[in-house]
Amino acid sequence: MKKITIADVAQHAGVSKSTVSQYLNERFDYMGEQTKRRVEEAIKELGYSPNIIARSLKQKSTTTIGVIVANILHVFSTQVIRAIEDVCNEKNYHVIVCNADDNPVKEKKYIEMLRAKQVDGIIAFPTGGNVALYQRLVADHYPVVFMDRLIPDIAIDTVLLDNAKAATLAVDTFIKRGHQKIAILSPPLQAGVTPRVERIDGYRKALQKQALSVNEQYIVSGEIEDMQVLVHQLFTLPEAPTAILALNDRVLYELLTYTRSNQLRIPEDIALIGIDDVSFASIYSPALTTIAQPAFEMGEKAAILLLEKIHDKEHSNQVEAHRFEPRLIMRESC
Amino acid sequence: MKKITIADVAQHAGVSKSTVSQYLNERFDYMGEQTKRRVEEAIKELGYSPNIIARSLKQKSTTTIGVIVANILHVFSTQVIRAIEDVCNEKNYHVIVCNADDNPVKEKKYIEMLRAKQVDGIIAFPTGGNVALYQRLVADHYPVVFMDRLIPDIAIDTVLLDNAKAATLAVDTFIKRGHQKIAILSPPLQAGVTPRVERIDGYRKALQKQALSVNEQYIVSGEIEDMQVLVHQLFTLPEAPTAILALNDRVLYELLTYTRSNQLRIPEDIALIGIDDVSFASIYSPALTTIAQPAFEMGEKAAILLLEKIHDKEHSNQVEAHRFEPRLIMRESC
DNA sequence: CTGAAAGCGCTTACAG
DNA sequence: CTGAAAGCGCTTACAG
Repeated sequence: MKKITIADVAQHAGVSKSTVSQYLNERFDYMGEQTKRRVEEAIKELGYSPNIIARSLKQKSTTTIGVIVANILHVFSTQVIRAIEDVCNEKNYHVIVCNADDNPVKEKKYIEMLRAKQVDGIIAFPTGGNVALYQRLVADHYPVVFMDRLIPDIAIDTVLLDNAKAATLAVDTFIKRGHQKIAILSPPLQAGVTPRVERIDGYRKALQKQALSVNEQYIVSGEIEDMQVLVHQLFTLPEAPTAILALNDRVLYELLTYTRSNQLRIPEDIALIGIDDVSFASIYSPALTTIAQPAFEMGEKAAILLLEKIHDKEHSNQVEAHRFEPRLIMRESC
Repeated sequence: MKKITIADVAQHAGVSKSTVSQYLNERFDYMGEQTKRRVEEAIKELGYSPNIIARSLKQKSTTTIGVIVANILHVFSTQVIRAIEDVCNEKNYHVIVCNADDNPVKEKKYIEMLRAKQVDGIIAFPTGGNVALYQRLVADHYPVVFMDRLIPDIAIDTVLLDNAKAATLAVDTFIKRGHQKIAILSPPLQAGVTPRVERIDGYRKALQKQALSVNEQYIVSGEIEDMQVLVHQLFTLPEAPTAILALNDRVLYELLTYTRSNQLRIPEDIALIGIDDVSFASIYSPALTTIAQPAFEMGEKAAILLLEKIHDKEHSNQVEAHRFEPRLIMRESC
């Protein structure tokens, strides 16, 4: 089928392309009722729909944004994406989703491709591995907002959890329940990933505030594949902990795998709190006490911030870290 | 910052735009080594990156596809999207994701918007509510592949599970374990949604094949909100079932909520199999026997099919339903 | 081997 | 109130 264009519509309606374009853009101020009707009919009859690519070229806006997540398979990312899409669709923006897999090389490729495709802005969970590129983005006044991770010295707005608060919430809850020997389980720390660093930091501070000393042996982090042996070491310590804070859903999963295969009772043998309100928290036995991140609100905020930046590029109001409050969901595992 | 264009590069290198374009498109056949080098340098120095929108306008290809899912929050959709992206990125395609929420009005809007944005093709979990539009797509030879749901009389390739097989697998497993009173729990059936219809059908056939009569009271379907009372009715039947097949993850979740709050033991009081290998299947107590869909393979297939269609539009090889094999993952709940 | 020109499908001053 | 013309940033025959 031949694509029909604005020229076809113009001819069919017996007017010029300009007039059709005016119609499409709803500039009716000076348009005769007749002309209007004729154009309207021509569009109907031909089944015309404008080529947005052509419009984009002229207008320098694609009404499309890019979202780069670490991995769309993570529930948190999925929720954030959904929220972003909801606000974008509201404004007739589209979103291109990319998985950088925490790989700076992929991240770089995506950022460059997205810019080449002229997306109007980008929301990214930054890997942290492309500082020069990030700097370039701010130098270009390109609309960007980061999620989840703070990149030092880069002037880009970031939406993230109040991670210290999340850890504090957990520690305080454990203490209130009479626990003193509280451990924390985390994915690898080497990369300086904000949520991990801040949560462990928050954990330390929370213990100190309650006048408990922090036992370095209780702070365990490592690759997911090594989790089972790490957890085992933790439980076979001379003074094993009585409570464990799982830093995220992945780690919680490993922890439950361990308690299950070793028939540990929760919370009698070991009390547990997980950050991230996993889907099965309330049907697990016992139901799992968790700390939820307001993923939807966070995604929404990121989208709103980005659209604002897109609409007034110059107004580079000072950059901020937009913190969101974690929420304790008390169930039965502690 | 001023966007630099091919004209800037041409000027900087002292050649024409055509030559730069040739360079960009790697048509080096007749290009002098010198010219080549000069262009290369100019690009480096100016930090030029081509405007893909402009190219798209000319070439009538955006190297972007659209994916319309019911809801990105569903794990199956997420996995399918991830697989699609992996194959697309391989070929430097991008994917725009949309959530139609099972709403034909939204679906229509998205399909139209995506076409207006000139995406090269669409993969959709169709709502089924826009038959005229679907017909239009095939009439236009527009590249489309459907996922998960078969739409009657629409000549569009569809990738989906062998749903009958999934049900059969479950029923046969129950029977092998000595169950005769096997129920099936499903979301609403009214819409004629393929997976639900086919799974229930498969369930009936499987029972008949084993010379068991089907008890209509054992086939329960309804809205998620009503699930608790429906399940309760099922369990308080004069002859309550001893085994239940949960049609999907949502329904399984409701079922577990019920068994948990009524302290039913699994599998002693009630045996259970769920279609969809939920994330917590192996850490649940007891570990849940499930039937997994090969979501990644399915997404991959859909993407490959679509890209094929995009690359040779004319070859409208006959349409097919591409069925994938479900896989029984035997654990402890039956 | 390289350049001038036309064109992709729109939008937007500007003239009338 | 409407149209002719230029232009967005590319690509692509075609000429030389």
